[in-house]
Amino acid sequence: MEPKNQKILLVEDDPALGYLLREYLTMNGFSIHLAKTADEALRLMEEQFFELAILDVMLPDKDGFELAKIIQNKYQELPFLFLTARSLKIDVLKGFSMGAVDYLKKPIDEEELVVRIKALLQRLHPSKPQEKTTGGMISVGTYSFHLKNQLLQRDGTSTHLTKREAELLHYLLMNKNNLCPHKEILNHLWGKSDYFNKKSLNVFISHLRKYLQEDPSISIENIHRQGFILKIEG
Amino acid sequence: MEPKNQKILLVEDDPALGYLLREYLTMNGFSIHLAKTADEALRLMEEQFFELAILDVMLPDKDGFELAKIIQNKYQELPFLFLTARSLKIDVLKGFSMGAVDYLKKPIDEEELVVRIKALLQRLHPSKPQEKTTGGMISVGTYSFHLKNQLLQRDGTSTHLTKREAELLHYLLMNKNNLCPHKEILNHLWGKSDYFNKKSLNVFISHLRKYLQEDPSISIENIHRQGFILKIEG
DNA sequence: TAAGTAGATTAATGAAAGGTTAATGAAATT
DNA sequence: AATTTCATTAACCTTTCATTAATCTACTTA
Repeated sequence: MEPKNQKILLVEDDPALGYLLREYLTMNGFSIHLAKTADEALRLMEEQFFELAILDVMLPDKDGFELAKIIQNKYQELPFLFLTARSLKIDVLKGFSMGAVDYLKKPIDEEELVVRIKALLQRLHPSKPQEKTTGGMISVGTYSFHLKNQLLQRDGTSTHLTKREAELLHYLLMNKNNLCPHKEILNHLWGKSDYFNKKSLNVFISHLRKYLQEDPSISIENIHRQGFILKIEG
Repeated sequence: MEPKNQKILLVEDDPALGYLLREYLTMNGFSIHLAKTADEALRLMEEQFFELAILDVMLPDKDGFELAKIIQNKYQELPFLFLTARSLKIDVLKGFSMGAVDYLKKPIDEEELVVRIKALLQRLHPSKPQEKTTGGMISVGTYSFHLKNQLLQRDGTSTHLTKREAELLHYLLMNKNNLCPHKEILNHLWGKSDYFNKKSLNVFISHLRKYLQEDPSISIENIHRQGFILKIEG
């Protein structure tokens, strides 16, 4: 049901621990991307979307806290947790005050780590109440959109949307009347953001515009170099 | 600033630990209500609202997990965390799978407990939902400026600003009624300050003046050889 | 008040981004 | 094996917008 294989960015310079954790987390259904330095981590974040970042506090190039600060500013959405060898209270305090969602002391108990990650991700993605109550039926102006069946209906007629079309429409609807930056759309739907995705995105936007053209109160507007807004008047 | 003295229900049968934690948490600005049994805890929950419940896993009358299950059913909103002496992995797993927000092993480090509680409560009460939905709606005289959507609205009409226009307006607004030196504007928006930037800046100032001309109480004034001031009267 | 510099405004330019339709080819379905 | 479906890529055209230029106006100071 859930879209499993959630992507996690693991930033750990110690090869032994890094590989061990990757192995273990992979076995538990996560897709682990290992970065050995803060810079490498930042590069990966530029081009991909992660559900969670696991940061070692001690890194060769940058302090883990420093990296966290950058994440806080640049990728507000991305939750992160710390791993640390030092059990100094000042560190724990610093970690949480910076917005960490959890803080684990080494030696890491892999099993507990997995459990905590699962609990975290579950808590961070509370299922949308709207979907629950309406069974996935969302109104879009004079249309109604059935997410699960990928069906867009108006009057008597109904159009079947492809998977990508439906995902995109859903994402735009979740952010109705608000700018959805290219990057965020691409990361959510494709898991990464590059030139070719962006081209694809344009094609799907074009499709959606065509499907939704019967209702003039609906429009998908482009904000140059930023993203799209699905506007619904009234 | 924060609405302090948040009420926490502490369910702990060991008097030594119970009093110690109460003392410590009280010192840190929480209002602690101590229950020695699950039944007592349930009674307290009947009549009061708590922000958080801290549950010892081992209790004289009921299992802590059992109590958690009741909370889950009856007080869905109430987040809870476990304290445990047993460090069995099965317990940790059980705890999280039941929806615990955290899980701490004894011996409890009081200082860390406080930090974790504070972080938890902060995360559970997303500080300013308004900002999230409005994405930073700023009033400019009789206009309102939606930073994220780069939209400038007045009455029913709305004007779409380009990225640079929006950035500039935002910068001027941040320094409302204060002189913004050329150099600082240029460095902030362009990252450098030279002859050509300055020419560009003039163009954008001109654009903004045009957009804002409907409200005579707004003006962008030039201070010769120094910079600009966005003045808003009233 | 005349010269020189700074600022304002409008228009021209060109590169980059966006929009649309069609072609392609991989994967699923028949 | 043939057909259908659909995401991706390509091709081509249009739009957007920061910059630059051109021209005019205002300020400063000698």
